[in-house]
Amino acid sequence: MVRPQELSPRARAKADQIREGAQRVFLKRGFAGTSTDMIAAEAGVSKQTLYAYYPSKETLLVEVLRHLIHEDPQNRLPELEEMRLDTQEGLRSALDSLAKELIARLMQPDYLALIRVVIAETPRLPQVGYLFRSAVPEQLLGNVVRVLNSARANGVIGEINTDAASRMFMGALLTYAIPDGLLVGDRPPSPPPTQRIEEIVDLLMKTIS
Amino acid sequence: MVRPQELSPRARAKADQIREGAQRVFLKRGFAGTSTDMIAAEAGVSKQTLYAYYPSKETLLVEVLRHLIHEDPQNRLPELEEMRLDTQEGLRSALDSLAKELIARLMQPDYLALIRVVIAETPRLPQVGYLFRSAVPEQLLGNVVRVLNSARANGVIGEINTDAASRMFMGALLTYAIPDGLLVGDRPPSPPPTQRIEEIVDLLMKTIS
DNA sequence: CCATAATAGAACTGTACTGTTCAGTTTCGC
DNA sequence: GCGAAACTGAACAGTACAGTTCTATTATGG
Repeated sequence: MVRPQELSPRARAKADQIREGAQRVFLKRGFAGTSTDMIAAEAGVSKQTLYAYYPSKETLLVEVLRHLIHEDPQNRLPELEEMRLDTQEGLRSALDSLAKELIARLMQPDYLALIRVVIAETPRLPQVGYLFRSAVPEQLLGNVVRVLNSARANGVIGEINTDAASRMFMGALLTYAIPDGLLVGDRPPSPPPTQRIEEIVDLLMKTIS
Repeated sequence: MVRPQELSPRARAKADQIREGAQRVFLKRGFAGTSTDMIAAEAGVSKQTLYAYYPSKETLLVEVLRHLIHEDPQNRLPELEEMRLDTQEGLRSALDSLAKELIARLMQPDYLALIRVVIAETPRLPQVGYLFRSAVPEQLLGNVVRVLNSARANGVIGEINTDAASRMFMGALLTYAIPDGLLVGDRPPSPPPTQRIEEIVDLLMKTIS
């Protein structure tokens, strides 16, 4: 069922076209709110073709989410390779830009829609929950822990619990993203002003120094 | 539509009976996964009676959520009145028990189910999102801010940004509750060991001292 | 004990949706 | 250009479900 290597380029393109159409509708209306007729229309494809590529609406949702989570470059986690973590100011600036980048992505309507669908469908499709969990929160936390460990190894910060500190940092951002993004249904999400984010970074720096 | 004051005790009881049955089914199967036949059967009531009290399935969901969020004593936020916030140890113990209490409630299957339904239905029923937001995260954050402000006024902690500190505290707990609760669909949620929670409290104490 | 209101049970309407099928058309490799 | 494969559009089968309506039964209050 649409494993890349076993498809001709033409078939690959059709499968992508269908998946992209499905993605637009799923993210706008959720799984239950989307019919296969809508998907076919949005993808510009007949329902017969849709079912030739994907055996069910559920499979199609899993493919959409798998692609969004694992392959869509727009959802790639911010990279931190080039950061200079050998001074306090380098670390602060790394955390600051990471936080701002994260909030910006997290509060995109499409990303919030993805999270909503994942959370809503996890009881029925547990694999979707694991997929998302291993691709996003675990990677993010791991990244921050690595940054802090590296700064600690460089003697930039004290001997603190880097796991707990990472959770405080990431979690504080969630306290903005959840109420002002996920729990707002009739207006666009309202990201916090950069000053709020800088307060978090400041306090974290104070914590770990 | 079931405003308490305009109902006889008998009618009030029936309305509650229906709402309680609906709650069980909605929390177990979500909104889309629940039929009005299921609700009527679960509540031990005919569909005719159901529609005599609630004009639609959607209304019934809103009533269920409103009750869970605003009136169900099981979902009341932990109280902090009696805490002694005039010493470091008092503050630590207050934060410690608050965190443990919160994690325990947050990771109950029924509470996770409530959150899932709220998040899933917020785009279609924005009032549900606002209801939850104002009843839970805002209250919780406000409570923690008040605790910290009071401790700061008592000279127990330094001149720190109590809003940012509260967000770090609450948020860190979310980094456990979301991946190990909301994003797990086929197993019971796995709360973190108390040691993890104490690490958060320790680091927060370090931050604010 | 009776008149009235509340409820049960069950059938029914209309709609919407998933997945299939079929007849005809387009596209592609060669 | 031709034969095969891919595709369209539309209809269709089967199911599920929200909400209504009917008739019969049960509880309630005076």
